[in-house]
Amino acid sequence: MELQEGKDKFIQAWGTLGSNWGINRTMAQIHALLLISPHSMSSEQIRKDLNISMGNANMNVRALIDWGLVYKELKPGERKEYFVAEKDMWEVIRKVITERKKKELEPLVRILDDINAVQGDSEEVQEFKKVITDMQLFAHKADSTLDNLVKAKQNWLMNTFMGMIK
Amino acid sequence: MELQEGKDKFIQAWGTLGSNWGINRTMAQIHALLLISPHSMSSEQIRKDLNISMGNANMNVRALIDWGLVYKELKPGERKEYFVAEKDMWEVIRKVITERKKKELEPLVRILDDINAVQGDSEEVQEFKKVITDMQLFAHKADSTLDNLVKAKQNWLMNTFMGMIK
DNA sequence: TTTATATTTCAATAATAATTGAAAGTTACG
DNA sequence: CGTAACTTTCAATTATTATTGAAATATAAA
Repeated sequence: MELQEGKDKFIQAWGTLGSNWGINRTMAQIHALLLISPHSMSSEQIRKDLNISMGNANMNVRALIDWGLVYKELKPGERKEYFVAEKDMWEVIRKVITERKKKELEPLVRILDDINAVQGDSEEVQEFKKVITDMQLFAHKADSTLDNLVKAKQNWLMNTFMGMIK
Repeated sequence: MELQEGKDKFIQAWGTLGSNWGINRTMAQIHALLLISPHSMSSEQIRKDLNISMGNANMNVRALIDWGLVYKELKPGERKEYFVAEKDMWEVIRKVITERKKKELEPLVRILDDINAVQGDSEEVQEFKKVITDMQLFAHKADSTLDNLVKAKQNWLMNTFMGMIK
């Protein structure tokens, strides 16, 4: 397989995966492009490679920077900004977990804690509270587990996974 | 808090969460509605509660059945079909993992294995292969870990999480 | 059969999300 | 300053995805 074909397939695949994860296709594709680039890239280069508008490139690069997946690089004597991806895969995963946790798990935990205040002892209330309580149990566990993952060192994560798969 | 308010908040929250996960809002809301219902419900009841069309209710109930999150219940002497949600939260999680793994992780693993066949030893090829290899390492690990989770008994999953959070 | 009830399908429509393009905003240097 | 190089913003447009509604299909009982 030719390098270019491989790159294209990868960018395409990462884009599709991203959109299944609530990350828009372009954002994921820019990330993929930078991940496999041996050098930092300017937004002009990104724009040309992915055939997207300047505005689109800019907004999605900013989003990647917000997620901590991409860094800005300033070359001495150059006006243009260059961008590099975080290449450490464990770091990438940590950052994705951090963002998704913040956007999804934490609001869920808040809502569950909130609605568990429903009063009453009818069959309906009991069924409701049972589901909410079970879900809280899982959500809180997932929350603290992910917190630990995020705080942990690479090896700890590695070992955890190794342990899990025995 | 009144039961109805709690139910509404829960259905709303689950719908939002679902849509962040590539599950459409209605599908998640039907799931939420059935989860907290002490009795099975007909599609007519679902339709009315969520204020959606018959077609929409039908398609999303079918999708939930395909995911294994909802079961059909036939009441003797009744034409209508009734639906119940899988209430065991660990089972729910297992089924969601199974579906998402099938739709996302497995295609990624296939593509990574495929594009790792890129030939050459230029700097660009090396960088490319390094990223792909790292990602393969993680993807394969995640794949087998999730396989084990899915095969495992409740307690094992429970204990794994307990172990992880120490 | 026929009829009434229930379910499924799917093209048309509506809602949502992403992208463009052009204008406004910054910044570094002559 | 003023201007050229670059970046950001955002309303308008386009693309994508979900939902409706009506017709087609199925099914059980009369």
